[in-house]
Amino acid sequence: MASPAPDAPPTTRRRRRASPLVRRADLVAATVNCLARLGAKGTTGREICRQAGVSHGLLRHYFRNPDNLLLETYEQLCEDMLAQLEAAAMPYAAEPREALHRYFVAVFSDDWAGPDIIGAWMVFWQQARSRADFAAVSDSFNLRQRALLERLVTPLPPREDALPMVDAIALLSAVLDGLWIEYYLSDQRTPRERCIALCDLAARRLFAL
Amino acid sequence: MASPAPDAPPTTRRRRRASPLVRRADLVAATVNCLARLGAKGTTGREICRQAGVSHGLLRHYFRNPDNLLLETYEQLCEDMLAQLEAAAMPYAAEPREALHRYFVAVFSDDWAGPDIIGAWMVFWQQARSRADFAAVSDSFNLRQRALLERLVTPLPPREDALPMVDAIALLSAVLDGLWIEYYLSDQRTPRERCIALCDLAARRLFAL
DNA sequence: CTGCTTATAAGGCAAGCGTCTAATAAGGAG
DNA sequence: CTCCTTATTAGACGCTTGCCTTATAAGCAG
Repeated sequence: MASPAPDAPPTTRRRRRASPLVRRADLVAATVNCLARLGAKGTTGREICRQAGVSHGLLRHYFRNPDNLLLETYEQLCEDMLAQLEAAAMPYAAEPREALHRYFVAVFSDDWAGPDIIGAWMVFWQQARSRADFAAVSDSFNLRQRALLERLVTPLPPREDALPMVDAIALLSAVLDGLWIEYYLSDQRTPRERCIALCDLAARRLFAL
Repeated sequence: MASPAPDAPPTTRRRRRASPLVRRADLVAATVNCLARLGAKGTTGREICRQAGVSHGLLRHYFRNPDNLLLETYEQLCEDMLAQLEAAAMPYAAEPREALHRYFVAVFSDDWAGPDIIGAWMVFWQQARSRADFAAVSDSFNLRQRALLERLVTPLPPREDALPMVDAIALLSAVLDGLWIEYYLSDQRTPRERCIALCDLAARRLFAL
């Protein structure tokens, strides 16, 4: 047969195959994007597929349902974030003050404090309240994050005016979350540099650095 | 005509009128309830009306659309929360430490830290990112909340080891938000009493109380 | 080159949503 | 008591969603 006319309606389009791993990653990425752009309400299975440039049938081929994709996205994001935070801070583990600073910088980097990520995160938080599987991911993330922080400040010599470790970690963790949201709500009101400076300040006060 | 058979399908049900103010309040309350129970995705106009026990047509009679109702709910909630926090803390304004404590207790009371409220709040936060009207409400709330905190600690005598006021307020505000979320995610992991104790601790450290 | 596996697309279906319109009655004004 | 305003209900419409089923072709094994 002659090749079809240039823009004759082809029976199908975009049929290039991709390895399952790549496609799954594509869908996860598209999910994050959708969560950020459209919020929980706008993040439908069909919209995710649209964003990923695949037909809506494909989601079902890789995930049981849209909710399942959401959960996997959450897990993936937690894993990536923890890995990256650790990679940023651990090289300076010998110098707690510097290590914490690197940690803060990483937290407020575009990678993890971009409106995309935090927007997605808030949807996950909501899910965590009513769904056990999401709550489990949240718990695990929280535990590991605190453990990492604790490892960073452990080398500190005990000082009499320092707070009990658990309390200090809990408060620092709260400051991080609080400023994270503040930054999300308006990077004008509290710019990145100020968030990091405030974290440094809090760390100095809490650990008597 | 004879009265209709006991359970003959009445042409209509539940036609008792209510004053517009009451009905609006009903719908706002139902909205909060829905946000908490079903998240952003499940909070549809029809579901809100179902929850409020009115027909789905009524929403349109009082609000231009469901989104508008959501915004009004946000405004209402902000107003109520600020008023209640002020009422809780201001009577003790002469004693900053006690005033702050009362403030913290109020923040973590069932009224404002119940899963209902925080769940709703997170939906509002998400909206604030992409919609100017929600962002304006968020901004105003934030400003007024900080002003209130500042009024509470102003009577403190200046101490050399205290942080600059702006920094201290920003950090305390972050701690509150962070712990609020922490409490939302699991009141098991961080129970109310501990949240309040941590706030007190943070206040002591930040303001050198 | 041939044929099998399976990634991909596309369409159908029931359910739910938001919007709009029309019909009804509640409750105060006269 | 009657009438008029309007709070309230109910139904219709078009659209989108999630799920499922069927058809197609991409790319590897032989």
